[in-house]
Amino acid sequence: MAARSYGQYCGVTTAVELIGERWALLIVRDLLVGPRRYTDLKQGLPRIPTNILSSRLTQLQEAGVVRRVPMRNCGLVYELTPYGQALEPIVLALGRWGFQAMGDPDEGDVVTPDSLTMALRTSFQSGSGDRFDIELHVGDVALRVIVDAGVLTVAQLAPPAPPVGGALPPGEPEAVVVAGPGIRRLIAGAVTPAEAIAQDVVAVVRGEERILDAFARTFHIAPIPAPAILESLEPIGLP
Amino acid sequence: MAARSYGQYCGVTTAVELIGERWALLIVRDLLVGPRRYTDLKQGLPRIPTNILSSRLTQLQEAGVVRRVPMRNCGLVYELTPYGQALEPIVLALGRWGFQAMGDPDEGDVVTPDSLTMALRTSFQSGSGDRFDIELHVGDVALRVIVDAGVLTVAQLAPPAPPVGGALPPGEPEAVVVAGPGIRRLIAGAVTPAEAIAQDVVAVVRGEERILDAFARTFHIAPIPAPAILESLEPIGLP
DNA sequence: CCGGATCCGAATCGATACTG
DNA sequence: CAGTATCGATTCGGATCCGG
Repeated sequence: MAARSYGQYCGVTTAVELIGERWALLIVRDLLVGPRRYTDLKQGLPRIPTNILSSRLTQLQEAGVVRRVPMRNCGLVYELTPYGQALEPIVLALGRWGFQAMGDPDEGDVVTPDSLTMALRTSFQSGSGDRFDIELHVGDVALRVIVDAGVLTVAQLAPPAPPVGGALPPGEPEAVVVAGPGIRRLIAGAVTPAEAIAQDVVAVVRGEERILDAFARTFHIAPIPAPAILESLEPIGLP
Repeated sequence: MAARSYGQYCGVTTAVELIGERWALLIVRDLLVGPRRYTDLKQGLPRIPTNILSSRLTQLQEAGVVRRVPMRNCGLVYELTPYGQALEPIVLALGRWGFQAMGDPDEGDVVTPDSLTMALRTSFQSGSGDRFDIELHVGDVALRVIVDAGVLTVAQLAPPAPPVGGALPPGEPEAVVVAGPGIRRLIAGAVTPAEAIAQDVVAVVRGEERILDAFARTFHIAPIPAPAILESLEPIGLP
């Protein structure tokens, strides 16, 4: 038994030993968007020390979560193995859970292309039946967000450079939406689309403002219900 | 922004800041079984330093995940808030995921009542339609495991002392099953119930051996499929 | 620029002892 | 029972450096 092991024969313990160390799950979060180079990961996690990134990538490889793939004439990329891909529903659920505890951003907090992409996946409701194609700006991040037939597609536009995220879909977006981090309140249902515009949480700088109705229906996180079960629960193991 | 913050405005980041520190999620795992006293938690996590347990409980309270409830004439218990309860599907999914990477136990690894209880919840397939009532022993841990009408009920029998986990169901179990940690192979489908008996992974010390068929159907974790999608994936963000 | 490796002070963790 | 206090061992964070 390793010195730093939790010392239990248990699936949760094993999982936490594989991906529970600091920064590890955030690396996985970014890799869930797509394969990334060492430098991409460093940019997507601005506060990670370079030795920690290096060390985590090694550990995640040993754990069978990540794989290192040399590219023809352009360096190498890290990508998730199928086992690592299986973390997607867990990371999305964690994002939904953490979202509920998110307040306003602290001074210096950033939004990255990968974190925003995963945030959209986190809050995506495929059943809304809506259909749209917009360009979404939050801070410096610009994404093309397309919802069609219950499928969400996100392409990263900037920064820094031209189209990232595969082939840019043809045509123009129906609307260009600029939001601050307060867009969180719209997704949480704390404001209606009309209120969000009035309060400058979101602005539709090109296209019809009604697009926000579809957006709010499609990206919505319902608050965790408070079942008040625990109030009446009798403690266990007491005489 | 706190010094140790990840510096991102993101749900996943927030979640990891709340429950990502060492030992935190294992405390949550045990509390998902039921309210626990400080000493219960310490016993359920034999390798946790007492100052870390103390510190985590404080942080989890500040995060709104855990609540401290004074009990009438018998100390106090920690229990999950509704927000903490919402972690249940995430912890179960993590347990399923980690299970796939679990090999044989290391020297000194233990199985605790709470970890085994959660492991059963992790692998429970409510759709199997089976119905049974057994006493399950793994190492020192003894549980009464009842499956009926698609509902799993687990009561902790020992150790250390008499009935824990609410009122002990009346009547006798249909079977008493004694297993080693190798029961994992049965749950993973690596052995059939008959093979599990032959290989001494599991013994039915009282009752019919066929009960293991129902057990194996009811507690089964299918391996993560390897879609081999990633093999052909083109890296993103490269010219 | 890419993909790290090295070094060092700061913060956290782990083990043990001790207390109301 | 429910924790504090202390202190050495590890890990983390920040900066710098280096070969391609």
